[in-house]
Amino acid sequence: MDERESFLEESKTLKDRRNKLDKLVSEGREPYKSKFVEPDELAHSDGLCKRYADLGAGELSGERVSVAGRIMAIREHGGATFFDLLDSSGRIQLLFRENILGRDRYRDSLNLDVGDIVGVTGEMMRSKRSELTVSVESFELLSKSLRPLPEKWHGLKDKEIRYRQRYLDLIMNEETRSVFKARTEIIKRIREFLDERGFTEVETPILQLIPGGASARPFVTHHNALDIDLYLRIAPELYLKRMLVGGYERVYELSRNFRNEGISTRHNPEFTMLEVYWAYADYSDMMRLVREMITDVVIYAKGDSLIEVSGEKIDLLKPWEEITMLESLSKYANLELSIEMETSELCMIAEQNDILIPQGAGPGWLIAELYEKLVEPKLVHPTFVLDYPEEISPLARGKADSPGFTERFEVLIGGHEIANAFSELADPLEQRRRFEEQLRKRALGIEEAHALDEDFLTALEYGMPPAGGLGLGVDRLTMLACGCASIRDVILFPHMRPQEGERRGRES
RNA sequence: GGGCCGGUAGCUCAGUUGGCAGAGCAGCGGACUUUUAAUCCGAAGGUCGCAGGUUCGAUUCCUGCCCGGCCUACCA
Repeated sequence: MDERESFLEESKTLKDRRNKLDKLVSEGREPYKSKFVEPDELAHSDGLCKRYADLGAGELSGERVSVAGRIMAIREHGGATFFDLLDSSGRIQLLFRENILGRDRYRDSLNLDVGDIVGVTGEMMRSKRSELTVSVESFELLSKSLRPLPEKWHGLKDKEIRYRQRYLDLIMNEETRSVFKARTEIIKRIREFLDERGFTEVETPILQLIPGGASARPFVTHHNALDIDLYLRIAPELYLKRMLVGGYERVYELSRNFRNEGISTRHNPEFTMLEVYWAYADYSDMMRLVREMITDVVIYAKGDSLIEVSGEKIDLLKPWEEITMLESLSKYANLELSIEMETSELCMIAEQNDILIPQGAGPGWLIAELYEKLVEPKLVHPTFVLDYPEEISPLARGKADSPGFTERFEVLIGGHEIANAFSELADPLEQRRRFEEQLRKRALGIEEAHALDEDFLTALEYGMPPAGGLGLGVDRLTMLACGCASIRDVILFPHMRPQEGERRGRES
């Protein structure tokens, strides 16, 4: 049996395509060509639109171009046929005519299908109905498509297919293409923004012996040669701080992080986080930096400073609010709390608000939990929430004038955490005490508590300069900029439960 | 993990108070040399998510399972 036969099933549409393919092969025509013209000689639809903007309806340009792409529509009119061609820059119309191509080649062109990838050469013209068109003089089938594309008018709507077969989503939905274009622009602009300010991009380990820098459960893997378990990083933080010890003053990493936790509209097991460390700066410097960066990046990617979150319009150029966590609880939840309150009293308030209290929860944890539940969703306009409890901030510098709190803030936009930053804790003895506190939580069964990283403490003992650090969720920033409700809309290949058959394919 | 909603032709969707499964588009055959959701004529196309149960008969009712979406909980 021909090996090409084994993978396509019985559907009639698929059989028709297979028959066309077989016919091409039997006639000695290669349905998968190696090359059309020199790639640099290919014109693109957006460039042609600009170049021939002045061409009038019905006019010929007298100039020859070559374009290549996927056939998206075919409109046949006897001796003339229109095709819509999609390339990476957009769409352009092709016109195939029998009197230009000759009878045989014109007949060949009618065997092309929607979905096929073709290269054509011809004269640029504008049709009577004012559509910029390539009047095809020669063409080649470059890749035969064996599967029908989704419907041309309604497109591809099924979210499951859009996520599982993103290539189809990209072919069919201009909106999807523009979201991922924006994502690329955002990441590019983040680099430019930081590079312009003297920051250096580095790459630190993804495989870590001790997964540190955040509170989360890690993925575990195994190194065979060393015969040790390693963890996929949950954050690059502790390595970037080692860079500060090593003498880097401004450093950042665009870090793919992995967290072995739930999947939701705001959580993907792997996600992209920017982390920035700035020596001799503190959290107030980081506030300025992150506000400027978010505003700059969104304007660059989107063209303006206006974003929309669940129907609410937000102008990033308007002043951002600043409020401490305790003040916010007073203002938005009418709760007057303090870190000196008895744990039992705070527990009672938490329980009244349907918060499940784990063993070992102290006042700081309870206050932060109440804040997250009662205040966060209300912070739609960009807001800096300042002064997080030390209990939930084991890597942040304590706040001198308010014991129990740290010099830490988060940026809330549209009710979601976009960034998290603090003045870094540089004191190795205090850091050890904080780690030991985390170990006590671990002993109580809280898996997400930080692990003690002895090598990191050693680095701190050599001396780390005072510094501000920042983490920013790149996926969430993209969601904000593009108005996407789900993180899956901004990740090219979001994680999905495998379908029946996917595993089998992998094992065979 | 819990709740709600969904899975019917390649795609977008109807439908069956339990009795031969429907449309549009795509595809196939035909007509048509400036259309752009082209138009016109013709013939096709289905494991109704999967597995059980009830029934003379299940795509429809019941149970379980799989997959997805939204909300919710944990987390960023």
